[in-house]
Amino acid sequence: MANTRKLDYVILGLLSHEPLTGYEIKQRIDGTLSMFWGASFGSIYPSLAQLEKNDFVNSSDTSNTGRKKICYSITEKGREELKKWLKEPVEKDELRFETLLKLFFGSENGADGTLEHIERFEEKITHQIPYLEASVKQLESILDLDPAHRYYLLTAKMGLCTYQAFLSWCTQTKDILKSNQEEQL
Amino acid sequence: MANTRKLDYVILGLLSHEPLTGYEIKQRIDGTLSMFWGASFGSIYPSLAQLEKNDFVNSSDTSNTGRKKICYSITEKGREELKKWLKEPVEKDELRFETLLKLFFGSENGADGTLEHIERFEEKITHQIPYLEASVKQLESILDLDPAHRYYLLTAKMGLCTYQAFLSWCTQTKDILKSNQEEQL
DNA sequence: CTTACCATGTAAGGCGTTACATGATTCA
DNA sequence: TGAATCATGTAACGCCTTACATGGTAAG
Repeated sequence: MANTRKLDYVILGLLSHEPLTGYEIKQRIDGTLSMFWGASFGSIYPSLAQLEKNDFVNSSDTSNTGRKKICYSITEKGREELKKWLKEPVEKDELRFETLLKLFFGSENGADGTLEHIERFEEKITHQIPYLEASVKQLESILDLDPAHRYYLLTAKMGLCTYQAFLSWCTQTKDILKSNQEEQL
Repeated sequence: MANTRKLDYVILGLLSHEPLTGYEIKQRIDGTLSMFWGASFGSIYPSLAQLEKNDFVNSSDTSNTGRKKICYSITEKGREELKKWLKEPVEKDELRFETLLKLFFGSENGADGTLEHIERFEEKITHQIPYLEASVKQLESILDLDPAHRYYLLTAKMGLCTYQAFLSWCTQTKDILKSNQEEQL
């Protein structure tokens, strides 16, 4: 099949847990997966159509009273495809941080401007941490309800661990940049 | 200008420090920036052509004896464009970790398969750390040679800090997965 | 003499976003 | 009644990678 499009597997993965509509898939991606994956409606619906054509998912129209609603479920064939992919080695882990780009070229922007970027970054991270902590706690409390919860928990912990490292780096970096500023005075 | 293509700024940033050929730009990206940015020749050369058309860079043919070689320098206009962009707020910091995807859907793959992914991830990180450490040390030793070095150092430290956090998460996660395996026996 | 590296460039095609188009329902 | 949310889908367009095409140079 040589499928290089990861979104197909993201959707298959989400459907392996429960049937969902395209709209709900978007919500899951924006909620739980947002830390390490993203997708827009403009790619989700076409992917879903492709997946159905390949019999990896099937759809049932659950529209009620005029409101269009299509719920997708994973098929046996789809589950096999997902498992096959999960066994394959990871191809790419990518980190694209514009903040780091602006930091790297910081000498063209000065300590002040760079400091601002760090502070905005810190703010974003600080804002996310409570959600991750809540997620970890919640998952720990329902660990045995579903085997999947253990894996969700490991992922959430990775997020927390990473964000905490970012935060301590921010603190360090801010101090260094501030002392650089003072030298300049 | 509404330039959404970040690669243009990456190139401008690199050229703000020293004149480079397209080939050397690729080397810089693959070397120093690889942790948080990537680009292929197929995007670098067209970007360079565009940049020159906009008078953000100019080229000088430094071919010697038949070997084609074009060296690009940033113009004043290009430097202004770079500075303008550096002052703008960051639009997106993106992390796309297939490893986390495969971990998240781990219940479809089992503890064994998931453990393998973590181990491969750990290996990659472990392999990178000495390079980052060397980079940090080297930059610390030549800190005053160029104002840019201070910013390069901050970036390298971010890499180190992040990778160390990943590593400690790997250790934790492996233990949890292994104890999950034993429960299953 | 052949492999690896230096060096530039183009073409095809995939992936994905934004914007648009449409319409129902819920809540204040 | 108007805003927010639910819900699906398409079209235009941009970005990027891979593969291809071409040829020089250095080292073993």
